[in-house]
Parts: sequence; structure tokens; C-alpha cells
Amino acid sequence: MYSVRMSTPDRLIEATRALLWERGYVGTSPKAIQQAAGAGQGSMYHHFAGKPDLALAAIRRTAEELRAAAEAALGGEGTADARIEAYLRRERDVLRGCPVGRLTMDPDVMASDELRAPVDETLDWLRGRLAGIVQEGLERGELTGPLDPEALAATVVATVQGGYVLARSSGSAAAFDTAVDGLLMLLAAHKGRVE
Amino acid sequence: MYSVRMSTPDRLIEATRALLWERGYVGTSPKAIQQAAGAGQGSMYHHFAGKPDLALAAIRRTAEELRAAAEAALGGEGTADARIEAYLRRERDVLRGCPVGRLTMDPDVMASDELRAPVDETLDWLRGRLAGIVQEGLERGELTGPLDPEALAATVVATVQGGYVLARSSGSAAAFDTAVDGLLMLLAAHKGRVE
DNA sequence: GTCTATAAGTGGATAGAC
DNA sequence: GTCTATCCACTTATAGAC
Repeated sequence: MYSVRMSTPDRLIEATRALLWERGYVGTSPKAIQQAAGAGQGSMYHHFAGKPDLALAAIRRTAEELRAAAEAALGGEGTADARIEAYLRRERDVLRGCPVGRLTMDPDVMASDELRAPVDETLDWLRGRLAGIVQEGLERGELTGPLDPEALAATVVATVQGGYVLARSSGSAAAFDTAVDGLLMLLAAHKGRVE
Repeated sequence: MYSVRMSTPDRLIEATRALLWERGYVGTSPKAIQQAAGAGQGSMYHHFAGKPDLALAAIRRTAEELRAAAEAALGGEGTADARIEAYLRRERDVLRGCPVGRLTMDPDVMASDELRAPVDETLDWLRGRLAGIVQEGLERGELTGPLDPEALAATVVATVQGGYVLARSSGSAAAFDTAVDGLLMLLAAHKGRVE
């Protein structure tokens, strides 16, 4: 039950975000959303056309938040390798998984172009942002080749997404950290000299 | 509808495997299983106690198959790095995702110790198997340090699991391959000399 | 072993009163 | 804007006949 100080649409969106994160789209019912939001049936259908419409609003908000959190780590002032490490080590609710990435395993989300778009765009933006940082690092001598920026960026994002899988499977956040440690260990061989 | 030459329990298990892979546990109903298996309601409940029981049989079979497929690539004769590369590049139904890993995003699977066990055990076995190969590679000089076998193994598994996420998100298997390319590129710096 | 009947509850929504 | 009533299909079974 979200704060009464939030508007009903906001409470509905926040409840949907939490449920999508925890149970996915298929596992989330309008009824569950209404109960979590403290809103009635009629109220929900007054503000949103239905479950897909509400899910879209929730997914967009979650995607935007993820982007902001990633940018906070990636947009810093340090060297390329330091910013990538900051991103990899940023605080996460590891056992809950990635609120955006988990949607890729949801058949109904993937079947809808509208619902799928924010997911695709977010992960794509992240890869591009990381690739740019790697490229920059190579140009500045903070990273030394041979290193393909696009490939490294994809590996970084994949390690994070897969780290969530390992953590949830084992029931321990440590598995995520171990995967990140392994990636940073491999990356260490490509650190350039500080000038 | 599976081959009539399969026993009814087998057809039910195979149908469940396919549906779990595609739609997850939450998204799979007994009715859908029965239709895919060409079996009636009564038939299904005669052979299995219910949905969780049938899912357990399906998950166990899928886990065993995954293990066999991984071992086929990892148990070969080549150098450590060649076997890891063989594992990473083995043929996969990339856009369908990992039939075991996707279950970690299923709330009902994670909530059940019985259903979760085969998932955890499979990914854990895989990590251990890879770590052993890395260790062996270091001892034989096929790989050169500094390289923590456990961490590298976790990164390899995470890259694969995350590669599926990237591929499904973008709708293209190429995203998986790019993530794998990035990992192999990083690993290349640790290849020892062939004696 | 397989089939049909039955059932209480949920899923996802529409209609109309307040 | 929010509430209650109503709807039909689906979910996840159980019971008992064949």
C-alpha cells in the first residue's frame, strides 16, 4: 500500500513496477495491483485502459530510473576503467534481479512491440554508452588494446545480467560479485598507464 | 502434439519442458500442457500429482540435458582455452533463452525448494566444471595468470546467461555472439604458449 | 489408464450507479 | 473519480464412471 500522498495513478504505477519486478508480467494480475495500490477496480480502469497500458507506464518509468542510475556511475569524472568498475560495483538489489532485463523472459512482454521497446532501448543505450567510454579510454591511453569497444560493452552488460541469474539461482548475492570480479580481473590486463 | 510412440507420461513431460522454456512456470497451465501432449485431464492427474510434480520431472530432465550438452563441449581433448571457447560457441537456440537459467526469474520456482534445487545444482556444477578446466589450464601453461579460476568460471557462465538477455531484448542472436566475442577477446590475453 | 462432470476461485474486463 | 455488480473464460484441481 503506497503513500496516500501519491496520486492514484502514481500508486498504481508504483505497485505495478514492484509486481512486475517480483513476479513478471504474466504473474501479475490487475487484482494484485489494485490491492497493492489501495485502489479499486473502477479506479484502475478509469486511469488506465487495462493491464498492458498500466504495464507500459510502469516499464517506462523503471527503464528511465535504470538509465539514470547507470548514468550516475558512468558519467563520472574518472578514467574509463574506473567508471566501468563503478558501474559494475554500484549498489544493487542483486537478489531481486534486473527490473528491465527480467522482462526479456516474459513471453507476453516480448510478444508486444510496445512493451518490448523500452526494454530494448534501455539495454541498447547502455551498451552504446559503455562502448563510447571504452573508445574514449583507448584514445586517452587509459585502456590498451587490442579491445573492441562494442564487444567489451556487450560483455559488461551480459556479465551483469548473467550475474543476477547466478545470484538468484544460488540464493546469494556473492555469486554476482564473483562474476564481476572475474570480469574486472580480465579487464585489468588492459589498463593503460596513468599519465 | 508429441509422437504417439512416446508414453503418455513422456509426452506430458516433453510438453511441459517446451512450455516452461517458452512461457515459464507461472505462464504454463495444466490445460495447455494437456493440449500440447494430447492427453486428457484425468490422464495427467493419473500420472502426476499436479502441476508442481510434473514441472519437477520436466525441470530435472531439462537440467540433465543441459549438463550433457555442456559436458560434450567441455569434456573434449583440446587445451583449456579451446574447450572454454567450444562451450561458449556451441550451437544454441539463442533467442529461446536458457531453459534452466530462465527459471531463476520465475517467482513460483524460486519459492519452492524442490523446483529450485535442480536449477541451482546445474548452474553450480557448470561453474565448478569450468573452474576446474581453468585451473588445469593454468597448471599446464595453456593459460597464464593472474587468473582466479572461480571468478573466471562465474564470468563465463554469466556472459552466457546475460547474452541470452541481450539477444532476446534486441531480437537478434548476434547480440549473444558479440558478448561472447568480447569475453574471448579478454581471455586471449591469457593464452599461454603451445608447447 | 482415460474420460466426463463438477467446482471454487482467479483473470481481465465492461456497465452503470453514486 | 470511485464503487459495486456482472461477465465469461481459464486455473487447478477432485470424483466417479467406463
